[in-house]
Amino acid sequence: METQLSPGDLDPPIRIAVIDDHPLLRDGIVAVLGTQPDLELVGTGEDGEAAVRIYREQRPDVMLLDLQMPNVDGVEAMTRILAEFPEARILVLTTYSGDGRATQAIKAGASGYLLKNSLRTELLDAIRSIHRGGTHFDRQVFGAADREAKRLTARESDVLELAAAGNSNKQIAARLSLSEDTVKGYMKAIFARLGAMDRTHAVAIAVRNGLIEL
Amino acid sequence: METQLSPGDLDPPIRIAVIDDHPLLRDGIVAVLGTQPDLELVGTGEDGEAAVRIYREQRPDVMLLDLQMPNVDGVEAMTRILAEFPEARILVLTTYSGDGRATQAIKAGASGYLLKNSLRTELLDAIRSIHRGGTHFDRQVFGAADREAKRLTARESDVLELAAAGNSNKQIAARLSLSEDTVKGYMKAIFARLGAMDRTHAVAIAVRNGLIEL
DNA sequence: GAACAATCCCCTCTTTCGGGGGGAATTGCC
DNA sequence: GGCAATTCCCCCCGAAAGAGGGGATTGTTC
Repeated sequence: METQLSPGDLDPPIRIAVIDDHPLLRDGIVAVLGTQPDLELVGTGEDGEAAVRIYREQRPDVMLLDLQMPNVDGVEAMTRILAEFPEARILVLTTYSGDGRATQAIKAGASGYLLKNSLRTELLDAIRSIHRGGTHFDRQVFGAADREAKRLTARESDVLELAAAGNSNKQIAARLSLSEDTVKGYMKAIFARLGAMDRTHAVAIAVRNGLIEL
Repeated sequence: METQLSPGDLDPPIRIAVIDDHPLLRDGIVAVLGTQPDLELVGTGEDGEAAVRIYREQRPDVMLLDLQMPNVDGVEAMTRILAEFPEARILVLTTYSGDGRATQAIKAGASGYLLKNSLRTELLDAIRSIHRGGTHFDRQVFGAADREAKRLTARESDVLELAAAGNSNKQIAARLSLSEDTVKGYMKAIFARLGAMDRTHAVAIAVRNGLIEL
């Protein structure tokens, strides 16, 4: 591949890796990328481990990374990659507009955030924007602006998960070896964080935001 | 080795329509179909209305249909199509292995059920199997076997959704113009159906089984 | 027309929840 | 060092929830 040939449109292609655990969706993205002459696919994978390995081997210009994956998840993989390659440019993909991990992903250093139900033009815009050194954060994900607060501490998650399983505060206290009052304290903190009316509402919000496992 | 007319294939291609609200996934499926000479794409759409319209216009041999879609959802679209074309062969796609609508879809007359994280070979097998008049039901979707019982009536869903939104029984009663006691009666029925300990547990179970919208 | 599911209503009783206060130890970070 | 966040604990109290009964009315299905 020659160098000095052209300005503008004959730049070297943007090298891209795609990590997602859904084969069909992965193929869809690959198909979209294939229609663009300025984009080159250099690797695909289906979990966080593959993401790290592929990044090391290929050093893609942009990595598309799903958040919800088996084994090593997206946030973890991204953290590892950025620790090793701080210049890495990662575009995070997710299914839910209210995914609680969005904030984590941003803090971990993602260059962009895109919903999976985006149009192909949005995907392409996001890739090129990020490659140019910009960012691309889907409005739907952060439009609400109150997403920041929707995060739970490990202990709060424990409490809320047990509540979701049908335990009373007393039972939760017994299970976690706490006093019932302490559990109540956590519940109060959870309501405040999530803006929930009661424990039932809190579980609904937490599930919608991917904060607890059912 | 070949018969008379067509330069290549013996049988006419299987005509397929793809309905899914995620453009990227849709493109992925289309891309997979494009690699198979015996399959022909005759239409795509992103909601239940489009599904019905495309079925009427194209009469595809097999329709791939997502369950969770805006406006008219998958089950509703399928019901309408099958009412008009009882011979229609529909392969239902879904994201979650525990989707409660799976049962509804089967009852409504789906010819097959497939998880979105299937491999492309599974998708192709399912399409061909269904076209031959067979069925294809992903084991992961129906493994649990106790899904049957996990169903709510329309009114129960209304009540539980309002509960999930943080409403008290009194508030739910006001919203639905019922007495508080009636709402309590529904809650009792919901607990019994779902095997839930309390309203919080019920919401968690209902969400996991795709019985309510958050 | 009997059986059934779904829908709706009413009562009492005890437990639980959640709001309102408060404090205190530990950690990490600037 | 200071300071914020996290984790943990305690009090009171009114309102809500849930368990236990009891019904009635529609439909549909067999």
